[in-house]
Amino acid sequence: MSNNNLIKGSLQTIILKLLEENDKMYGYEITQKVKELTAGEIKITEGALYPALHKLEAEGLLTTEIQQVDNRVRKYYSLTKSGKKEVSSKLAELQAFVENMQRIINPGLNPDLKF
Amino acid sequence: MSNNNLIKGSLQTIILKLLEENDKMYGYEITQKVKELTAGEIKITEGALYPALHKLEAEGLLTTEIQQVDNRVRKYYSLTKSGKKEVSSKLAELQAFVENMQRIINPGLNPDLKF
DNA sequence: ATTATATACCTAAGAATATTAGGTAATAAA
DNA sequence: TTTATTACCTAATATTCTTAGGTATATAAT
Repeated sequence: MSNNNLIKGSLQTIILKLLEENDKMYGYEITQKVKELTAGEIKITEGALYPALHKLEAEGLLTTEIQQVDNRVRKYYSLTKSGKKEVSSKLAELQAFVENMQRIINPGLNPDLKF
Repeated sequence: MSNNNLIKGSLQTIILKLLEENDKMYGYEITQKVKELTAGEIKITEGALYPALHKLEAEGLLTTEIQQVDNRVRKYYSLTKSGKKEVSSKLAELQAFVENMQRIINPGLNPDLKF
């Protein structure tokens, strides 16, 4: 990623969630989508993204399919069945994390907060 | 930390914020406070905590003072002047992180969300 | 014509941060 | 007397990231 050094561990969540919504994406597309959605605040570096994609594929959460566009190769990723299950799990973890940080930082406030 | 694998990078923020509220804490106390505030969901491991405290001290954000309680030694940490400044900076980073994750996960929703 | 920017994939070295698994030592409870 | 709690610590390993490269095509700018 970049700049924001809090984001360790959330890259997988981002990838899985985007693929849930978009069905089929290639690496470069993911970096652009995240930049767009966060107004340039989060820039996923390729040195983080590609190893993460390869790991998720190796774990059986993603499958790939190569497409030829003009003379360029695109590697499209999509969720497997277990990948789809993992999305909700990761989102629940993220929500729990945020709620716990709220409890630590604003003790006695914000009883609920949803993604 | 423990269990929740999203929390990479937030330990410093937790430490600094707790010291802002409590003025003076020792390591073990911090682990217990976090466990209490999060109903046992976040357990800070000592292997993460002590190196983090030492690093913050080396960076000049914390100072220490040893106290003898019974026959035991307690090492109290408190914020330095630059440590106090760093608290708001870390909290702003955390808020930005959460807002950006909201934008990615709930595009078009939740325009604001405060800590 | 050439250089820079964008698209599109990738890896390797190093830093940062965490987990796991120890060690030391006192006190208090079973 | 053994276990649990308090209280500090470190070292090996794992994970995840940044930084800094490399390859290659297409397109826009000088």
